[in-house]
Amino acid sequence: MKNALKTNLPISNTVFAIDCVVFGFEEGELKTLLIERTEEPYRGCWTLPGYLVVDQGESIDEAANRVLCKLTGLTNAYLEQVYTYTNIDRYAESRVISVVYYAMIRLDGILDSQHIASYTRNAALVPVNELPELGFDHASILERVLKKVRRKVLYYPIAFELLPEKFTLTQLQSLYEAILGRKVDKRNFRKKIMSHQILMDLNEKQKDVSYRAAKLFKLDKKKHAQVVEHEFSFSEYETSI
Amino acid sequence: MKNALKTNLPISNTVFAIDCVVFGFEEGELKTLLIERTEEPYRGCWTLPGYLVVDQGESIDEAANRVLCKLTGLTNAYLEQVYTYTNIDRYAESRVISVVYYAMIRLDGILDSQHIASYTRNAALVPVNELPELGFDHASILERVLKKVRRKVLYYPIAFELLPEKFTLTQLQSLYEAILGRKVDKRNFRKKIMSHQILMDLNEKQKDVSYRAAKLFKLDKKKHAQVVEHEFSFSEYETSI
DNA sequence: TCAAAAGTGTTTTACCTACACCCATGA
DNA sequence: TCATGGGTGTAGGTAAAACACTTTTGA
Repeated sequence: MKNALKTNLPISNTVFAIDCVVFGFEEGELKTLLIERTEEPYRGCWTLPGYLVVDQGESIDEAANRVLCKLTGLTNAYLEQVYTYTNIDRYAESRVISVVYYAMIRLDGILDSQHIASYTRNAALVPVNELPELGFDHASILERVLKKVRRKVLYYPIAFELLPEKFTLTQLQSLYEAILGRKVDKRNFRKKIMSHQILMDLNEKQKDVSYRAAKLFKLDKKKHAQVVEHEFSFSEYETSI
Repeated sequence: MKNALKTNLPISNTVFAIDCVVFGFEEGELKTLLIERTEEPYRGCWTLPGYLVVDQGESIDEAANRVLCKLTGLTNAYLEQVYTYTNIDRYAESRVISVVYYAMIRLDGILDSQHIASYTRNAALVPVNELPELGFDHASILERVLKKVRRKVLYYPIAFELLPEKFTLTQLQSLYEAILGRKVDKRNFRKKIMSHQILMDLNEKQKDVSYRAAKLFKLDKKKHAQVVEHEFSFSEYETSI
């Protein structure tokens, strides 16, 4: 019973933490970074990576970036705050207030599962469809974050943050399918994506594939910025009601 | 310069606060509760209501409810957490971390502007289109909350939280117009709303109006619960991409 | 020549949009 | 009888959905 150890300390003794849901896309699957605990409580369980925030004068956003860097070595990944959990009794010694972020990281030739796993102790990138049982209330945290991301990819181009700089339309579609958890029609998907005009045709093709090579695209940064600025509909109507 | 007084205390000396954006709908306008400051800094400026969280063992959600009750006397209003601000130097003595909530309150015959204004010192319900200059970073907080609410009313039935239990379709439309900041077509609006089948026809009419009385509706709680459960599209396509 | 994935159009359907008049009521 | 808001339907356009075959390439 995880509430058994709760102590009602004054809130000024409360400890801050960052919990970070780190998403990556690999082998056609949406994966998230989990840490295997080596201490009680929940020893042997997997949890989201979380760190206490103790630095002087560090804002929570800075702390989240520091945590992400510690986990992955990345300093420029997409990072967004989602929610602040206050009912978590993570440690017996004091109440912990967790600010939850999610990060989107690019897994490519340079950074991949094995790299991540070796970078942080007891870490693994686990497909979100094959999650083990999670410690603390991390299952519900992850559920909330997934819900948010699944909605957001429909109107905001955050999915691209998971792809390498150059990608094919099939890879992009496969990513959307992994995030949304359902198949989408290839022709309709391509029409829709191309209609937004945020992709730049690189006039390059895949190499080292044993089938017809696909064209490579990259995000058109300028167009992308306009989309972000106006937050116009990426795939849903905005004009209703 | 509001950063001038910043002190880099260890984060364990950080103070928690709740900032609460309280929305109400009155006279065809979306209004929000503001407090006029009587102390430096920002003396004479208006700000969002905010309170320190100091109670032992109180979660932030409970604290937000307590704050709302203190402000309005309401205990069951719709309340949702939006964002946690960490860069606010509200007080000189220590860093303040603000968890921002928004609340939707029902202004009707019982509770109205004057009631609210008399309930809390120096408080006023101000139309969001006629905001005074706000102290601290409250203008940007309010902007974020408004953006969130404007998006959310399109797919989630939160707007109803601002109406009295019985309402007319014109009142509902007027509310949507106030929130979205634009006019909508009466016939299209009615078709759309009725198609969701979350309204219950009360077979009652307005009284005390000097024109043709409109039918009264209320939210169908059962249908509403289904909408909330499945979060199906209230007005936008969900099926794209 | 085969396997594997790339790439491409059309038709149907559903929804959104624009638009204007008559009705009921109380003053 | 008039002023005020209540209430209603249709047609046209646009976007989504459904659907299958040909092309390219390397093995």
